[in-house]
Amino acid sequence: MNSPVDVSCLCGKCDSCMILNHSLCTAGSAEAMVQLNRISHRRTYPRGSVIQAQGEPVDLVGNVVEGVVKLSSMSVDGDSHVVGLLFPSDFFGRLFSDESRFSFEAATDVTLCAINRLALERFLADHPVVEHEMHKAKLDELDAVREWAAIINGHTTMQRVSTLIYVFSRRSENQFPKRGANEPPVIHVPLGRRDIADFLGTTPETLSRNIQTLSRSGIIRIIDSKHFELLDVSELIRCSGESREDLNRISAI
Amino acid sequence: MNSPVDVSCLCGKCDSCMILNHSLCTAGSAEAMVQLNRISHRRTYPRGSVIQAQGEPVDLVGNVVEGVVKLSSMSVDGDSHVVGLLFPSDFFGRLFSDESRFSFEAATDVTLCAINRLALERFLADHPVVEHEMHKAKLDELDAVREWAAIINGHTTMQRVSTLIYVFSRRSENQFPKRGANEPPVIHVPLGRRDIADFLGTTPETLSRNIQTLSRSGIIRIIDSKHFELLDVSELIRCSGESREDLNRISAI
DNA sequence: CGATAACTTGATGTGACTCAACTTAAGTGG
DNA sequence: CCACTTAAGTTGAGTCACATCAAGTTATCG
Repeated sequence: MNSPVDVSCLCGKCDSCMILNHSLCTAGSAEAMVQLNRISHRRTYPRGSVIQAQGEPVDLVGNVVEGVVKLSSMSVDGDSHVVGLLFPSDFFGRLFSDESRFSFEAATDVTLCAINRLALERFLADHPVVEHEMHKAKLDELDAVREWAAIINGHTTMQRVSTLIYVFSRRSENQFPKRGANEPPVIHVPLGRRDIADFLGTTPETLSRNIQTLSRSGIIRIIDSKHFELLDVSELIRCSGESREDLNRISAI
Repeated sequence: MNSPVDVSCLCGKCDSCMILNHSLCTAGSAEAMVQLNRISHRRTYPRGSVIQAQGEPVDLVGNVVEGVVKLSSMSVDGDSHVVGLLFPSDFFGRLFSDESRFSFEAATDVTLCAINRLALERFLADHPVVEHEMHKAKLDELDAVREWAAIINGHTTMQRVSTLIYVFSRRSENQFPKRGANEPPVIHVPLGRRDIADFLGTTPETLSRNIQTLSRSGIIRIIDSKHFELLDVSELIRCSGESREDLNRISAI
């Protein structure tokens, strides 16, 4: 694991714990934040562990503080599909439902700021302003998921791969700050090839070929299977087939 | 157009207009409902018309009362992708955002129960219980969209086609009630082949071939391009590759 | 250091897209 | 109401991107 992303909320009220969202800190009262902090707690999960299994009762919700959580759906015939990725500052868990339709797994070592689901629900009932902020965040998430679905749908594998690598590059941004000014930025790839492949609706083989092609074209340099150097952003964007602004919108999968 | 679905809320408070959701009627107070009814109004749109263009300011939101609305995303290079379908009782529009990231188009002749966006937002600010209900509904929708994305992803075209036809069959259920007891149910297909094709991430040609195959297998009978008879539900489910319960969950795309 | 898993590369087959012709349906104006 | 026009849908032939199968290579871990 590399230097952890600093996800602490800048408003200072909720210091290191930032349940829900940045924007939330400005919305909730100081009193509310203190109350939230009292009932939340940190938990860590090793890579590969299941935070919340599909179909099981939901008792924990919260924020990802460090690491990446993958959201996957297991079908009857055994094969699972990754339907989403949660990065630091993203909310995880399912409010207002007794069981989760997806499973949450730690794609890397993960630190969560967790809170009992029912406790948070009670809190929200008393603080409609905070629920309003969460509601807005979910609407944004819904848009992002739909936009992502549109990309997965009508594009070639190469375009999907390029798009995802771009998203990873944005998510890695403040993660390797100690690079020289004109050194190319490092992209952290938080998932294994298999998970990426089925998130993109392809196979590890095809994915690998596309990554190698990007490398041969001089767009990225492969440091190791989980770290690339980004040599040519605009070419990467061209390969993705999206406009830069669309890509930036999506970066919150 | 066939006999319209009865979407009036059974609680009786909000008579024919059912802004937001069934469940909402039980959540809001009578006074609240009266207020909502006062500021909402019906609008109709002919097939093919654009209710809300992508990127334009959002000033109307509400419920679909009759017909089907398609939610599509237009990419820079001109081709549009259908990312969702809204059926009677579904909420349309984007709250809390100045512009819409998708366009809403009438896939059939459509009747909406519309309300000024800002007016509804003000209303929700005064009625947190109602916003809570909307929030819950959006969480369900998000789950459904993710589940749908997983299906589009890892399945063959035939499986996707079968899945969608099953969804259509469920949505058509109370729509042709005058059929004899052991007459096969009629499926209403509310979209053209092109729209269906790109909702499923395929082409009209491939879609057509798959439909013809289902017909030749005796699973459906094609009445005309917008109406099928469902002859063998369990075979259709088998072709979809999903369990019946999963399919039923998805029926709210 | 050996074993197991993750990743890459190669060879081959096929599902689905593309291009193109044809058929049927839906409008439109005389 | 019917010829004409245009769009929507179906069918066919050829091609290609991608999945599959299989082998090799590099990481990871006890």
